[in-house]
Amino acid sequence: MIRISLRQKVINEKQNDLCEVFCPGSQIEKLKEKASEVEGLSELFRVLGDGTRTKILYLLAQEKLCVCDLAMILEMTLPAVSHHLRLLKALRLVRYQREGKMVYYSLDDEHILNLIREAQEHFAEGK
Amino acid sequence: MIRISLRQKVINEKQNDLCEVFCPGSQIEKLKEKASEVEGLSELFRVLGDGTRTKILYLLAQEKLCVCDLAMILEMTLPAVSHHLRLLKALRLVRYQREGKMVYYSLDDEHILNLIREAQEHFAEGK
DNA sequence: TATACAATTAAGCAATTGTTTAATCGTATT
DNA sequence: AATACGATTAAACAATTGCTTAATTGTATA
Repeated sequence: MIRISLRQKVINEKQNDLCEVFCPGSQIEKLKEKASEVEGLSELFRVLGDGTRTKILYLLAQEKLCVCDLAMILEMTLPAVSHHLRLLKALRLVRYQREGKMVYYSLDDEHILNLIREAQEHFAEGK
Repeated sequence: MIRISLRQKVINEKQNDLCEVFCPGSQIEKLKEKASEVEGLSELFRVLGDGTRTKILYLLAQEKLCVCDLAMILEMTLPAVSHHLRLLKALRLVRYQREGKMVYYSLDDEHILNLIREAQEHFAEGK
């Protein structure tokens, strides 16, 4: 709630369909800065926003698995799993090591588990 | 890594394009159960997977704001913001109260802030 | 060296998502 | 009662996402 302290009408040229509340411009600016603090975070959340990827990360937190194992557990095709792993690799969330014909993946970030636990607590509270 | 303990070939009728590794079926089942533990979590992460929504939640953690305020701060149209709030409302992440013509929104879940902080730590480590 | 197989990549597709504009609803003010 | 305005809803659209099939790469084995 941005309260009226200065009676300075905000003239928003670009979007003139906004409300006509009098706001001190500095407040807006301050909150714009605040908002920018979480700018890049959604990239990480977006990765976890897919059920398959959350499962993959959770499984890799238990033990290292090859693409084939994951495909079997998740009941998906290899290319589909590989596609997700590619994304997780790009974000440095998993690491991989080739062993012969197989490629084994494992978790490369402990924060992920904390995030998952925190989300579980959210649901545990009957929300 | 699902190691070979029993030499029992897994016959996967549905997906016969998987690898031909010998796995004990019980292992697969155990990990399938594990994976199901995080089944519903991605719904919450998906919400945070959008930059606008993360910002909204973070802003509402600071102070309560009306839709108009949010639109100004985020430099978006009212319907766009309203649309996101509708989603957040449905998931009980924000609460709202009407005050005259304005509707003020505020955060309704402290876990969200923990999730955001945890994500910030992830990036703080130079990942 | 030829074959087999795990994994990846490429191309195409259906489904979903976020935004826009326009119309409608709800409350306050004149 | 009529008007104004903040907020919501509806419909339409462009962009993105996740999956599929097919082709390719890399490694081991016969």
